[in-house]
Order: sequence, then structure tokens, then C-alpha cells
Amino acid sequence: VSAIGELAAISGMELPKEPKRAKGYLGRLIERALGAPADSNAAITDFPALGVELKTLPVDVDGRPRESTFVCHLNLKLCVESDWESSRAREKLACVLFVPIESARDIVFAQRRIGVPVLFRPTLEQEALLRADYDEIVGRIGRGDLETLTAHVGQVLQVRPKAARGSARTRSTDADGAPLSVMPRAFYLRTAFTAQIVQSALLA
Amino acid sequence: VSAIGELAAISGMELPKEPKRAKGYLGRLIERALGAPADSNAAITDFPALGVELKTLPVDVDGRPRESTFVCHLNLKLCVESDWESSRAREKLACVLFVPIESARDIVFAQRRIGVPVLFRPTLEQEALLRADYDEIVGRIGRGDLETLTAHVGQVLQVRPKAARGSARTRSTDADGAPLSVMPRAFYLRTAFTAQIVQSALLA
DNA sequence: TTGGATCCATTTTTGGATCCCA
DNA sequence: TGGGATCCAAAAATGGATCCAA
Repeated sequence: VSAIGELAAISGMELPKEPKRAKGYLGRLIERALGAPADSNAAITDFPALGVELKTLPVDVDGRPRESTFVCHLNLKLCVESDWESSRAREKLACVLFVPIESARDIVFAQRRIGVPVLFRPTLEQEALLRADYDEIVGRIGRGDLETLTAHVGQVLQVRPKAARGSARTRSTDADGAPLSVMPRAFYLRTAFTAQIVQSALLA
Repeated sequence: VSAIGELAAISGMELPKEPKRAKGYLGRLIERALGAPADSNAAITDFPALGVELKTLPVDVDGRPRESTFVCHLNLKLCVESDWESSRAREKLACVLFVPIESARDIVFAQRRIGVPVLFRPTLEQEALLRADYDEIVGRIGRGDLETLTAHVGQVLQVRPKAARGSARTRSTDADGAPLSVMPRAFYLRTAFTAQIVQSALLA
């Protein structure tokens, strides 16, 4: 099996008519094909028994990542209470299986090829980078610096909006416990970071 | 308008085929009929502009309440952090419009009559009772006494399970921050308390 | 290029309550 | 009888990501 269309047929999943409106399709396809538990939402990783998180990675014809990678939602209250070690983000990123998917507008969706998976476990240096970014981000949140918490912050880990509409708001509280209505956000790995990860894998 | 069937016809809502499986139907019917905002879930009360919470109250042919009244869900962490004054429960109960609905198995659903609404605002004594029960309940939670937190606790306000299935669990943390998987619970007004409320209204 | 915006599926939570057996 | 269990609808949260304008 090397193309999306074949895998979908084998898995019994219909191909989306408008792929650009079915953004999570590939993720679900690969998850089911690899037998991830259906209720893995409840767990921290897709394969709880292995502690492995599964991520599809859109790449161009040269194998370079085209997009940033979603890690997990950001909960203002919880993340201030927990450091990097005990964070949801670290748990998600402890062991990730990246599945490259050939992804370019000029390739028909069903024809896009599935690449050789890359198993990522952060090196000490990579974890230090992640930790530093996490601390910087959470530090700003702790200081109430939500205005300056843009996607510019962080070398490898960043925070960006995560919602169906820009008008979406979720309720939280500031450091003093006062109610706060904020835009839902999430952690993402920068494209340059995942590019480095797959490059290293090629050399190994 | 005096019966459920008529109001449903006017409101354009279909009558449920199996009323006993559509437990929230009457609440939604009355809400819409009285023009409560559709997104009142997001607000603390059904009529934010008035600060009024709407509750249907099943009563027997003599006008006596037949069931306890749901107030709001119980969040272990949040309720320990907030006292009665700042509690969700107090906000919900500050001003309630009870709409009695004739409710007995031997009366055909559509024929059940709608009674004269009762506007409830706690007297000093009633609020003292509510506060005492709330403090007792939250006190047990704070001490980690979830085992003894049964529906027996509280004179007018009680806590009971609130879930689709008995196996449902929601994640929380204990006082030390350790993860905890607990049965979802909610605050309820005891039937005897709402009975007292409607009795007082008759006398006024 | 990439930061901000958006799209779909699924699960969980919340709000509306009543059911029912020991 | 009333404490514990349950039922439905709708909203919110989460997980899967990619789109797109500047």
C-alpha cells in the first residue's frame, strides 16, 4: 500500500468529496488503519499500551514538511499549575510516530503517497528547546501577558488559535481568579522543527 | 393556554412519542414559549437580562411537587474554591420562576395542565438553610469525604448522581492535586423545600 | 512563509429533567 | 418515598489537521 486511495478502500473509509473541508480525514484514516483504539480520545496517546502518539505529516515531493503540527489544546489555568515535566504537551511529544503524506495541491487526493514513518523521541537538545519554549509561553500566561502571546513566541513550539471561528471564546480565570473570556489556543510544533526531525531520520 | 398539547402546537414543537424518554421536553417547551435566548446555556440564568432562572415543576393534582429540582452540576475543584456567595448554585437560585406542570401517570401527556408560575427569591431563612447545606456539602468534599457525600446530606439542598449511565466518570483531582475519577454529581432542591415554596406563594 | 483563521468528527459536559426499585 | 439511576438535546471541548491572505 502506498497511496491514500488504496488504504481508504482497504479500510472501508470513503474518500471525502471536498478534501480541503475534511482536514482531519487523513489522521483518522491512518489511525484506524494502524488499529488505534477507537476511544483513544480518553487516553493521553493514541496507543496507550505503547505510549505512542500518531501524527500525519503533510510533506512536499521532496519530503519536506509543509505545515506545523498540532500538539494539544492550551488550558490557561492548568498549564500555569504544571511545569514542562508534568505537562500534557510533554506527554504527547515523548514518543511520536510521524507518518509523512505526500501533499501538494497538484496531486489528486487519492493518489497521494504514504511515506516511511519516522519515530521521534526528543534528544536532550530537542527537549531542552521544547522546555525553554514551554516555559517562556507559560511564563507569559502566568504574568497575564496574553496580548504578547502570539505565534511569534517560541523557537520550536508555538501557540496559535484553535477554533472553528475566530469569534469562539472559552471561559477561564486570570491569576486572581477573575473570570476571563479568551480565544481557544493550542500548542503546535513549528514546521522547521519537524523538518529537522525527518532530516535526522533520513541520515540515521 | 392551559395544557401542554396546546402550547406545543402554538410553539411548533412536536409532542414526544414516549414522554418518559423525553425528560427535558417540558423544560425546553416552556423556555421557548417564554422566549428564553437559545444560547442561554452560555449564561448563568435563562433570562440574563432579568437574572431569572426558569424551572418546570412537576406537581400532583393538589399542586404538590412530585420531584426534586435540578440546580446545577457539581464541580469538585471549583466548588471547593468558591464559597456559597460566589457559587454557581446561589446564582441559579437567586431568582427562580417555577412553572408548575400537572404531572401524574394517569393523565395523558398532552392534556396535562400548566399552572400559575411562582417567582421564588429566597428569604433570609431559606438562604441560611441553603448556605448551611452548601457549606456542609463542600466541607465534605474539601476533606475528601466523597464516600459519605450521599443524597442524605442536606436539609433542603442535596447532591445526587447526574449522568446517563451509572458507569459514567469525570476526571478531577483531590486536594493534593492527584488525579481522581469520580461519578458526575449535581445539586438538587429537595421536594419538601419546593413544596414549602409553592405553599408560601399560595398564601401570599 | 507563516501567523492567524478555519473545517469536520467525536467525546465530554451541561442543562432540561423524570424514572424506578429497595 | 426518595436516593440512586437514567434519558435526551444541545453546547462546548478535544482531537484530527489544513487553509489562506498578507
